Amino acid sequence: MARGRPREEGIDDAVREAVRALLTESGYQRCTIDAVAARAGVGKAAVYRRWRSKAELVFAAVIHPVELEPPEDTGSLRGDVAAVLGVIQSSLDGPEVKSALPSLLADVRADPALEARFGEAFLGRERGYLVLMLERAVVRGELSRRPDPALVHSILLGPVLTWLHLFTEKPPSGGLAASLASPLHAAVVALGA
Amino acid sequence: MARGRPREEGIDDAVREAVRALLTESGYQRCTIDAVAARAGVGKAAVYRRWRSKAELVFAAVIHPVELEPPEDTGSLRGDVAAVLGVIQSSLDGPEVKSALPSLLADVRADPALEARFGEAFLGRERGYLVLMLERAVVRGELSRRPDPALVHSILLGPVLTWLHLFTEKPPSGGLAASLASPLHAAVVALGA
Amino acid sequence: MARGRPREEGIDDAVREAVRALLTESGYQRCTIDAVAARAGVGKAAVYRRWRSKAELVFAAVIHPVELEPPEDTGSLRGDVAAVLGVIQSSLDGPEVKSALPSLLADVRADPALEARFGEAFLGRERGYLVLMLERAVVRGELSRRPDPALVHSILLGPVLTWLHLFTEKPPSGGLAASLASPLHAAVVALGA
Amino acid sequence: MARGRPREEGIDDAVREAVRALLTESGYQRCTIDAVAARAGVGKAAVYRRWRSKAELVFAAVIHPVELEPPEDTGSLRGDVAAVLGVIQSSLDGPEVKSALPSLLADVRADPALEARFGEAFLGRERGYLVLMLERAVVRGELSRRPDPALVHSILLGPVLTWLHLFTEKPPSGGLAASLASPLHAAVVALGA
DNA sequence: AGGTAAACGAGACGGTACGTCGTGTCTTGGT
DNA sequence: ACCAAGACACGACGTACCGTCTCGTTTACCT
Repeated sequence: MARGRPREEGIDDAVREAVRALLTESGYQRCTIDAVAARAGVGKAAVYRRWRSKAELVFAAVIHPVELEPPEDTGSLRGDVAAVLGVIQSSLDGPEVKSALPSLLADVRADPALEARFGEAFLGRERGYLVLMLERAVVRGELSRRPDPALVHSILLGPVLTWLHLFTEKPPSGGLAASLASPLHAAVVALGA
Repeated sequence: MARGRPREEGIDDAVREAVRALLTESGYQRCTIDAVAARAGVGKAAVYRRWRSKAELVFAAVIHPVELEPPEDTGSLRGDVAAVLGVIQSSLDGPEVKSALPSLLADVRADPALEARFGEAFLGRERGYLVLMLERAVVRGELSRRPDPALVHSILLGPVLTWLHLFTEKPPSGGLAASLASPLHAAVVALGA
Repeated sequence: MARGRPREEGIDDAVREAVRALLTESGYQRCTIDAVAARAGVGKAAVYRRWRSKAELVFAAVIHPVELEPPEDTGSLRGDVAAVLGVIQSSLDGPEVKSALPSLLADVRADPALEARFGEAFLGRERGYLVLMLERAVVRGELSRRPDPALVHSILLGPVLTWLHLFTEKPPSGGLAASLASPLHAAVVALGA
Repeated sequence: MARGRPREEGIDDAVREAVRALLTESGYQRCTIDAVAARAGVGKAAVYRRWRSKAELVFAAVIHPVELEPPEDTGSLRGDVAAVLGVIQSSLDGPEVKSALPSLLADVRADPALEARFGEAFLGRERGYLVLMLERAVVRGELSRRPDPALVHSILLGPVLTWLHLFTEKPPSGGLAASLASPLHAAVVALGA
């Protein structure tokens, strides 16, 4: 069983909340571990006891807690694609993610161990939903064969990610996910033909 | 007119080459300005005389020199899409770009002035080619109207970028650009219908 | 009266022994409270329940237990001075004292409360013996008046302390206390003339 | 010859002055490297470029600059002893030395390299003066043979050091060096008989 | 016998200083 | 005006230690 003084429960949340606040206010570079600890009313040691690096901390604070609830079966591949795009967009939008993602990805790439965890936690979950979506479409007869899920993943995730984090344009009228639904549905259909 | 000692010619190339070597060997974080200067046999001041920041330097060494020659008119939208995808992939592949891009994007995002220059130099040029491609397709009658170029841009660039810099999977057999040509052509057609 | 669980008897000694061992092996700086507790097989709280600070602990482990039994009346001031020097030397020699004393004095100086306790326990006891010694010498007629005990104290303690803890030379042949006995006896006589 | 930008001259003095001020105001523990650098208007790197550790820095700021000018030949051993005691006292008195010495000695003891430098710079210089003094006394016939200089050193330095840095009593009326001159002269005479 | 109070090992807590490193600027003497 | 070398201010990093605290458990004394 657990020996010694147990970790104080509030600290995990207080630190993650401090990270999100500082990301929004100051961006990734100014979001210092010292600043996070001070804002959370916590010692730096308590932070490093829980997360090994700034990248792990930000990952835990910004990416991990996002609940990607599996999109429902909408009854059609068209609807499923739209739903998945909505989930992807919602997981990449928001001020903290906007502030954190580019630098976070950079730090994640520099740490192989973290890269593996990130791939599983973030990409793997999404990938799973896509497989379900594609198999439903095959059963419905909308696709004659199941396309490579990774290719589909890049086709659905890529445009959203690119627009939100690389372009500076405003999202198209009608919303990004809605604007992408038709063309990307066509792309998936073409892949599964 | 130019006064004083002219800049030594070899330095620009020596520094860029040192950047590329260090990026490949050590990654962006370990690719220090001190290390670059030492490797190029050059003083730090000579580096900062040419580029204003590490991000500018890496941008100039890794992204800018890639020659994005305007894809020729292949005679069909299908062919043009494939050609553009090839150009995009070739500009994002290679060990130095792999090492540099995520951190470079992070630094670019942190500096609005650089962000503007980057957008123009990198994205703007690509965007221009897309506009030409789309207008040719309209003239040919393959599209009934010219879709939003930004949307097309995200659809063509996003999947390639995502696969090369976010996924850890190997590229699909047959090549990434080739695998994406059909579905993304369908997406563009759907947009312009 | 005493309520609750009584203190475990062995812990005091185990901790003091651990302190002495770590001082000898690693010096004062590396002699961490965590390390002491771990070595003694004891929790840190058990240490702090007994001693208020690291300085108090080291003081108790290294200085206090030295039994400074009042030097006997040897029948002459000359003999008494030699005896006192022997007691002083024995209380300042040994590997643990060598390791601990400079840092311990530094910590003691930083804590006025501890400084008072240290002065009383260490210096006061010695001072008492000196007063007795001097008064015997006055009675014997070896001194015509009793000199300032503090001055005598500095004259007898100072050279021993300096040699053992400031110099790096080996003690003089014949022993430090023996070599100092004659000159320091002369000094005391000169003071009391 | 010297390449690169030369060290800024004022920095050495500004840092040493900041150390002395902080030692007087706050003591050794609160005299942080960060605080020193901030007070001197200097970056921490500039400090570490000059001194390897806090102990080296304090040593350089407090002990080294003290000018121990060789005491003049007073014409008698009695006078020379008094003069040397005065020099010793003046080198150990003063607010910065009072604040720094115990902790400094502790840190010096923990670093063998520094211990050697300290021995040479501080003790060696004093020792040299003593040898001259003793040889003059032999020539004068005040001593029949030259005693061990180290023993004499401990007898003259020890009482002063002990009184100033171990005792809490006020110095004796008439001054510490003056009060010690007679008895310690007698001690030296006894040693050289 | 059962309750209570204090001690126990373990280890997390806030705070603080450390020494290192990277960035972008500046200052030499020399070309 | 340029060059190589390298010092500069600034500020974040991750580590370590101190002295305090909080767990769940154990051991005595006192009803």
